[in-house]
Amino acid sequence: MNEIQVQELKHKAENCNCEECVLKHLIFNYVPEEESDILCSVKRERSFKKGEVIVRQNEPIVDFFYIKSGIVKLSKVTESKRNHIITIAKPHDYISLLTVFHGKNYAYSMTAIEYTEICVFPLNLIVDLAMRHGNFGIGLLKKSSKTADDIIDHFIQNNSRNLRGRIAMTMLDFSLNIYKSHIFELPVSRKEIAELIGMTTENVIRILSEFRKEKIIKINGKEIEIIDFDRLKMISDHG
Amino acid sequence: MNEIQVQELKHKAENCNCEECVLKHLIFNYVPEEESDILCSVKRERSFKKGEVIVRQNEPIVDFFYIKSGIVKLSKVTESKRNHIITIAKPHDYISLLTVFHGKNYAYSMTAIEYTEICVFPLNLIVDLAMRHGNFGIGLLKKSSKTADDIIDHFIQNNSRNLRGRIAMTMLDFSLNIYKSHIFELPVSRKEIAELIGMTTENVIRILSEFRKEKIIKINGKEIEIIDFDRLKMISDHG
DNA sequence: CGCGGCTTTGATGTTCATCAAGTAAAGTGG
DNA sequence: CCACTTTACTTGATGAACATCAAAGCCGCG
Repeated sequence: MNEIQVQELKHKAENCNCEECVLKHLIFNYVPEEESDILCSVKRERSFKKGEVIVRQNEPIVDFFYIKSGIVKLSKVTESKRNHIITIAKPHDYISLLTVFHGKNYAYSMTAIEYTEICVFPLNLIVDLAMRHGNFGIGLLKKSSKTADDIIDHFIQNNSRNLRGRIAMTMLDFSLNIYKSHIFELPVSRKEIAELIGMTTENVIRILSEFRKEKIIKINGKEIEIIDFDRLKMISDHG
Repeated sequence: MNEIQVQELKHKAENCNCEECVLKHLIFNYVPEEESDILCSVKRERSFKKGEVIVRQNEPIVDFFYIKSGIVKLSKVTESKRNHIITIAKPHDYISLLTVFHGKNYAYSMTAIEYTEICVFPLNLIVDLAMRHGNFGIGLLKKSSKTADDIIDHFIQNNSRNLRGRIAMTMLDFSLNIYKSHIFELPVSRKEIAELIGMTTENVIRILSEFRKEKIIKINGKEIEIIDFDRLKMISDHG
């Protein structure tokens, strides 16, 4: 890279609105500023409407993704053609950490379930940076490890609950972790909830209706309002 | 570290029987020999009898483990006091990669389910090495990523099968991946199988008996012989 | 030898998936 | 913009899959 190109990149980097980006913070702490500026300037930003696919399972891995804003679902189709949602990720989650470092192809599809902005980096640049700055690699390792443990924990939590418990857990998750509000618009269909927690669509609907009749939540289409938080917590914690 | 100490360590390293160690190979490819020798010489080897606990959930993380020989179960107790087995690991699996880089305490218990030899390294030495040699960090990242994806995949596979399918899958797993033989000694109790694939002990027993009556397997206590491999595969793949 | 944990089988009831059928909502093409 | 199709949502009825409870035999261990 010649001097002029470097200057150009640095200029681009200055206009780079990445202040809130955890990835940049991660990099900043460990990598000399020149390098992180270059990374920042190489970055592409892409936006996706609700429902648009960001990457498709089995496509070759070329990019490293980072959610700047929005909500994304990570899903996988098994040989038996059933679709499974692995997790629902919010901004600053490192969902792309899951397969990118060991596989050739994406193991999961990523789909925007709300309007979503993604930062895209060529994966080899990220790897190269981690090679040359061990600190950064350790940072990625930590994030990756945390992401995986959270997903595993979710599976265990889910599997040890009956259907009412699962729905309660899911509603609490949306309320507390994703929207941080007792009233929110479900970004997913009933069918997708079923795919996330391993039950049938009919039963998702049935149990949401039960909760409505029991005055635990209010339902208005996709809008959910949690009325009896304690009750919901009790059902989630079991039983 | 003075010159004499380094010499001593190098000497120890030469007596270090790590030729088959994937970890060492991983390190060798990326780290100058002096360093890997030091690591090797710092290593402690410990052996565990069947049933002995290697590390306990919630204990503070100090060491990095590597299975040299034997079989180990990774398990976790939830708040509801139920025990869940996350995975069963064989030699050269990087099970300890799961939490060690982001948590303060072990998220899972590790228990030897056969006579097991473990190589133990101080975690901070591993981290230090990864800091200074990005390649090694990337290697860990790849292994960690693979381990997590495998576990996630196992959960999905498991959850999309009925009980007969789960038992069939588990028997095939022991046969093909762990013992590489159509006849083997189960290293786990029926109860532990139940904890691994999320069903009751009674049903594990019941379905194993069914398979016996249907002449798919022979059972002699803990000894399992697979007779009708194709049938078992069919049940696993569904039916 | 007796106690606790593991194994086994049977009986019973609950939970949940499946099937069916209908309404509502949302996209599609003329 | 309206008929048409498709997809999402909803409720009920039914049966199958599975957990739970109970009882008894077995084995290892102090």
